[in-house]
Parts: sequence; C-alpha cells; structure tokens
Amino acid sequence: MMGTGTFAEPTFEALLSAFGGDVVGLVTQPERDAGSKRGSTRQTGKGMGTIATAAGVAVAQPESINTPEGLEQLRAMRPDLLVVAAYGQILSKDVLSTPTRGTINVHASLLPKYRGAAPVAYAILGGEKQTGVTIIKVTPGLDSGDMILQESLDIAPDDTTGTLEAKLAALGSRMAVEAVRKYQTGGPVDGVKQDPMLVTKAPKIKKEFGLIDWTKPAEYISRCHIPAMQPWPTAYTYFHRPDKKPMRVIIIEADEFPVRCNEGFEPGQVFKDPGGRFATSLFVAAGVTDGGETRSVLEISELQPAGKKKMTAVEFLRGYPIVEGMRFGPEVLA
RNA sequence: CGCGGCGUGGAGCAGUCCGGUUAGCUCGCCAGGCUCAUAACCUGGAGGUCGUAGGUUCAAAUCCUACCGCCGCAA
Repeated sequence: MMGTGTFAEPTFEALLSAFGGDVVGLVTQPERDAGSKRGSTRQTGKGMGTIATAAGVAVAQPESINTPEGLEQLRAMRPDLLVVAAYGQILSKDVLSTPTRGTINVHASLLPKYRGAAPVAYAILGGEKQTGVTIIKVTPGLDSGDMILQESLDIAPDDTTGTLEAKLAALGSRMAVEAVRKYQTGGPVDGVKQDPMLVTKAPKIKKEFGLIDWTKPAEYISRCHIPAMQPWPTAYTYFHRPDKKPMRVIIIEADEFPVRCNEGFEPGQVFKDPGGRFATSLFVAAGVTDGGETRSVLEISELQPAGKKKMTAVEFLRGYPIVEGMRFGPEVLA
C-alpha cells in the first residue's frame, strides 16, 4: 500500500482487514514537522503511520520514492501488487516495475475527467452533479492507465471538498478491495482504455485559488468556489472599511440571493438588506450574469474574520455595522 | 527563536497610536408598557477582575516588561 492522508486511510484500513498479513508494507509521506505547536490536531487524521504500526506492518517514509534510497525501501518489502491512493508523487518506471503484478491507483474522479492531484475540488468547481472513484492501472503517464473499476456518486448540494472526499474515500476503499481480489485469482486483469477526447485535468490547488473573484456570478461563488475550497485553502476575501486596514475574511457559507441589484453597485460592495430593515444578513454585489443590467447578489450567512472564530453574519454585523464605502475585494483595491 | 491578528458584562465590536470625569455601540437576557399580534416599537433594570502578573505615573483598558490563552498564514 502506498498513500497519504485522510483519503488513503480508509483504503488502507480496508485492505488490512480484508487481506491482513498479505499487506507487506506501507509507503507514506514523511511526518509533517512543527506540528507540535498546535496545528497537528487539525486536518490530520489518525495518521497512516499509526495505523500501520498498530497492525504491525512495515513503514517506509522516503522523502522521494524515486530516489535510490526510496526504491530500496520499496524493494525490501517484496510487493506483488502496489495499491496507490493519494500518495502525491509521480512514480518512476523503476518504482512501477518493482511489484510483480503491477500497480493500481484509487483515483477520486470519473476518469478520464479530472486527472491529477485535486480531482474532488475540481469536480465541485466545475459544477458537476456527479463524481466517483476509478481504479486504474498505473502507467508512466499521469492518471492515464486503463480503468479496472469505476463507480459514480451524486454530489450533494451542501458537499464541500472535505465532505465529498470522505464519501469518495469510503467508496474507494471498497473498490480497492474488490480490485485486489481480481488480482488474487491469479489471472490477468482487464482494463478499459480512457477516451483521450474526454480528458480534463485537475492540477494541484494553490492557496491563491481561494481568493474570491466578486465579478463572478453569485451562483458560481456560492455553489462552486466556496465549497470547493473547503476545508483548504478556504474561500477568502478582504474586508475594506473607510480609514481601516483591510481585514482578511474567510467566507464559510453563502447563497445566491433571489433578488438582484442594479449596475450601480461595484462587485464586492456590501449593502443592507434590500427588502427589510433588519440587519440580519450580509449582502454582497457579485457578477453580472446574462449580460443584463443587474448584478447577482450573494447572501453571506457564515464567515470568519482573521484572528477570530467563525461567526454568523448576524454576529458579524453587530460588531461591524454597515457603512458607506464598505466592500469586499482583493487585498489591494484597484 | 518562521510571519501576523486577537483577548473589554452572555454574543459580536468600539475605545488603546495622542494616559484623565459615569468604559460606549449593536444584540441577547429580566421587568413593565403599547398592540389582535410580532423577530416590530417604547420605558426601566441586572450583568464588567478591560486575559494574568509586575512596572512607570497624581492618574492605566490606554505606556513598558514577562507570562497565559484563542485564531489565521506559512510549512
């Protein structure tokens, strides 16, 4: 088994319980240091290494699996079949030739769509209604091997990358066991080729991707961008007030508001409840959609200012009453 | 010694740079009033060691020092 993080853990545990002693070893990323201060309890799960140790399975944590040292550690395990899930490194030919029966990968998308490191986030960002898990044979190309198994899964309206990934990890763990069973019978395992015309890519997410573009339609921001960035890097923006420094704010939850505002509003401009006198919601002007005269409106319900805990829009407004000239935007306004 | 924000009644904030009268605002809570009625409106009320400890000063939420705690970023 080779993998890292919360996506790989269910698969690893499933393989252990299904095949027990036949699991000869684990290769995972080196421990993240500096976690002793605090962060360590946050987004890490149980830890692959911990699971392996508890099960009495050998662990290797090379900086890179493609170096002679990394290769050496893998060879020492004498694997028949290598199962990869979210390992995060491209595997060299030497690595792929080590297991006698080959290498398979648990990939969290309906290949050939969303090849790459962040398939779950891109599926949400792309507004997909469904995604899934594909088990493929690993070849030197990036997620381009033949498909052995594929199952789809509906994306719920309130799914974020975090929640969806957890569902896919569970699905993937069952499929991984099924795929390994195919190999256990001893015969050759067939795969289906990927259609090159349908390939799309899902490259690694960078933190800057989290910055909200207020010229985009409200529906895109609320349905695709914000959930795709949870739990990392989070959808953020900067809160600008007259005579105050811009304040970084993470938007946790927002929805498109059914009412629109006119072109006079700037993208990112904050304004009061257009229908009533209650300061119960935070409304922000977003992008123009169908080329019309009006702008879509985003209603923010939950957010988190830098250095604060997350709070509802109502709480936020008590401390930061809406005044003229208040708006969201990039750190430095045009 | 990685960078930065924060700690003020139950909640969210202002005030701190440029010390000085009753520590203010938007809510919540309690009591009463108005109303067919209300998350509306009016009146009154309770509730604060201004994170902790020390220092400077006639005087500290405010300046200095140390410490504790919470959070974001970077890894």
